[in-house]
Amino acid sequence: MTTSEENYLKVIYHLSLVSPKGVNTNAIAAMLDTKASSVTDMLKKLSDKELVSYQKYQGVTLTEKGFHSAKMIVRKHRLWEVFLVEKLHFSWDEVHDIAEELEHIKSESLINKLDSFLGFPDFDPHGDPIPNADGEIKKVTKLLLSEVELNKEYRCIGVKDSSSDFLKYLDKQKIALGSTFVVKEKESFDDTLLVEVNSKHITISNKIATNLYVH
Amino acid sequence: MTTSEENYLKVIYHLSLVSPKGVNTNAIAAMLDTKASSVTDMLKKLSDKELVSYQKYQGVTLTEKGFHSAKMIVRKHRLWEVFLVEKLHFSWDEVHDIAEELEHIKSESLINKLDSFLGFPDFDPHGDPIPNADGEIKKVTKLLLSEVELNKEYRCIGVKDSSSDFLKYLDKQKIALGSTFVVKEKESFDDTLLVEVNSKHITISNKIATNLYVH
DNA sequence: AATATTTTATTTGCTTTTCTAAAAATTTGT
DNA sequence: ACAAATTTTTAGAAAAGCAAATAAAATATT
Repeated sequence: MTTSEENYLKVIYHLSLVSPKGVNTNAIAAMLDTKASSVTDMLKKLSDKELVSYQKYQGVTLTEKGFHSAKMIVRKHRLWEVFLVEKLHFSWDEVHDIAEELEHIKSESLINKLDSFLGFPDFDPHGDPIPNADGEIKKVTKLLLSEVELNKEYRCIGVKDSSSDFLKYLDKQKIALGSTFVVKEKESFDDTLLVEVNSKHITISNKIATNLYVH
Repeated sequence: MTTSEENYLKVIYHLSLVSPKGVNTNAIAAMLDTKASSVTDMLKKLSDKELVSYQKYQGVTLTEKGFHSAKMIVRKHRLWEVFLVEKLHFSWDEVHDIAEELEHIKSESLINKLDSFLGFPDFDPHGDPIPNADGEIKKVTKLLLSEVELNKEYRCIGVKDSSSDFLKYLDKQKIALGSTFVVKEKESFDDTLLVEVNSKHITISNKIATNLYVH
């Protein structure tokens, strides 16, 4: 499979999770920063290879085979992200683009040895689950920080928004994967939270709280 | 720079070490398993980018800029090989093809952090020197095992032949980078050596001995 | 030394892959 | 049903490659 095909599959996979009955050509084009006409071309090619089922004008879905391939690409991407953050000490917001390249390295033994080297992690540094070698995905009930009960302890397991700005804000506040939160007070007027993080009290806006997953 | 351009540069670099006055089109084609006509095309392109100096029918040499780029590619390749062998426990003979892909990942901070993670190694698992971030290369006087004095201790620092068969033979004999050798006897008839390796005595043929670098 | 032959390198024309702009076709929303 | 939005088709671009024809250089022969 070419790098380009893999990128299409991965994007279709992510979009399928939101619109399982069929992914639009334009949505794919927007994600890949390309043109709808290019997408149509590629969909035909992927359809010929039986990785997607595609009828023109009707959107596209992954076949069983395509779904598995997509999960393997996601697996590689997320394992490399763990490597970059945990071993090479990159910060959250720097790893995506590099992992985007690394995910296309073609070697099954490489990725399985990397998995083992990293201790078979279940989640990546953004809190997203890492499919195992068989494509199975661990599910965890994720709560938004904005939804939790007062005075209970929660652990940060990921982010909803993974934009660079947001991740940089978190770094500045010393909030990382695994940070523990206890919400002490909730301001009913604007839903601002008073939160204890790393044994310090900080104020967290509703916008931030609706983008942090905890458990 | 594209992957293809990088591969050409790297091959020209390696061939330059042997024929510094100009590398042949056909030699490049043979190394890259492609056709001479494709090479001519690419040489024009690299020449336009001032990475090589090229006059038709006269062979090609690297410019200062091309030489530096080539060393950076070699640097990446060899650092990834160290990673694969030391951290992921691949064997000598398995790493080349994977490193061939990894060397094209474009991120300077990635490779410098990897270098640091690996402890700034000077040599790769085959004993070849790793250029540092400035392109400087550590030189070591390499001796062939066939040339050493009797009853002196030497350490294995690399191989001359890096074919899969030879590397597998070494694995079987438990000879690795860093193994210490003491040549006890040399059979004058066929130059077979009686060598103490890892405190065991083994017989090593002249063919093997002329492909092992020691120091 | 001059010519013929072989080897090496380049040019030409064409293929495949991915992408694009513009035109045409289809579906959707009101 | 018709305008708007979406999608596909068409025609053509750039990158990398190849086969066959041609050109230049190197080597052998007389």
